[in-house]
Amino acid sequence: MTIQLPQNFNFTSTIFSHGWYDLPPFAANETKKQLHTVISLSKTKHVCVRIRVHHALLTITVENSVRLTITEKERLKNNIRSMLRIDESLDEFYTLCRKEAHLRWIPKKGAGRILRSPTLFEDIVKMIFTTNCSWALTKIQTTNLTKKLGIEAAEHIYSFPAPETIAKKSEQWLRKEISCGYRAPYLLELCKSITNKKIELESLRHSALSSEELYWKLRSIKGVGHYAAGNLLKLLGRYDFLGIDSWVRKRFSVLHGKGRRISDAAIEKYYDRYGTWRGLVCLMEVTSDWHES
DNA sequence: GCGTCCAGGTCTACC
DNA sequence: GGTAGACCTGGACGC
Repeated sequence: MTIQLPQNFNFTSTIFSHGWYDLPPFAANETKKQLHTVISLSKTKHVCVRIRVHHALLTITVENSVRLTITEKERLKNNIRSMLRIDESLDEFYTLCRKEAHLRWIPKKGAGRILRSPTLFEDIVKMIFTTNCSWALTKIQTTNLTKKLGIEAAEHIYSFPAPETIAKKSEQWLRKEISCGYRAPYLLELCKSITNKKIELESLRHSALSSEELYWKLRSIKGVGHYAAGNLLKLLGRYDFLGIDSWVRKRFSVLHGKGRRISDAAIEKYYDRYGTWRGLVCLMEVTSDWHES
C-alpha cells in the first residue's frame, strides 16, 4: 500500500520527533529510514507493518500473514496517516518560525510533526510510564506490557494490549510483572474505566473541546499530571501547553540560560510569545539536535 | 558489593 | 493555593 505525502513531509524528523519510536510495538531501524509497528484492527486481527518512504510516497508493507479486506486496508492507511500526522497542516506554524532566525530550520527541514500511537489509550499508558523514572525503566515497563499481555502478531513481535486485557490483571500482578510500581493502580483504574465505558478516549482526537477543557479532561485520569497532560495535548494536535520535564529544563538552561537553572515560570514566560504554538516551538527547540542528520 | 542519588512526576495531606 | 513527603524501579556513580 502507498500514501501520497505532502510536499513538506519529513519522515525521519517525524518518527524521531520524540522517544516513542523506541517503545514497543514501535521499532525503528538503524538507518532511520523505516518504522515498524503493530496495529490492531480488531480483537483478533493484529497487523505488523513496515513503513518507509520512497520518493514522495509512503510505502506500507504488511509483514505477517493476515488477509485484509478493502475496508481494513483503508482503516490501516487512515491509522498510519493519523500516527504520522500526514494530514495536519503546519503552514501557520511554519510562517511563525520563518519570522525568527533561530527557528527557520524547522520549516526548512519540514520538522514539527510528532509521532503518535495508533490509539490515544496507548499514548496515555506510555506517557504515564515516562513519569518519575529513567528512560530505561520506561522501556522496561512498555516491553513487559506488550510481551506479557499483547498478542504475538509475528515471531517475537507483540501488539499493544487492549484495556480489557490489562483490566483483568491484579494490581500486584502488574507491579511484579510489568515493573510499573506505584503506577499499577493508575493503569488499572484507566483500563477499568475504559472497559466499563466510564471514559471514552478515542473521540478526544477529534474533540471540539478547547485545549484548556481537554487538558482538564486528561488531568482527570489518575497518574496524568501537568507534564503528562501537556505532552498528551501535543499528540492531540494542541500545542498550548509546554509539558515541562527535566529534559526541557536541562536543554532550556543550556540554550537560554548559559547552563544556569531556570524556573518553570520563566520557561513558560519565554514561550508565551508563540501563542497557541508555544508547546511545539518549545519541543522543537529542546530537540533541535535530534533533527540534525 | 553496598549505599545513595536521580530519572522525560503525581498524588495526598496538611497548612 | 502552595508545599512537603511518599511513592516503585533500575541504572549510574562513588567508595
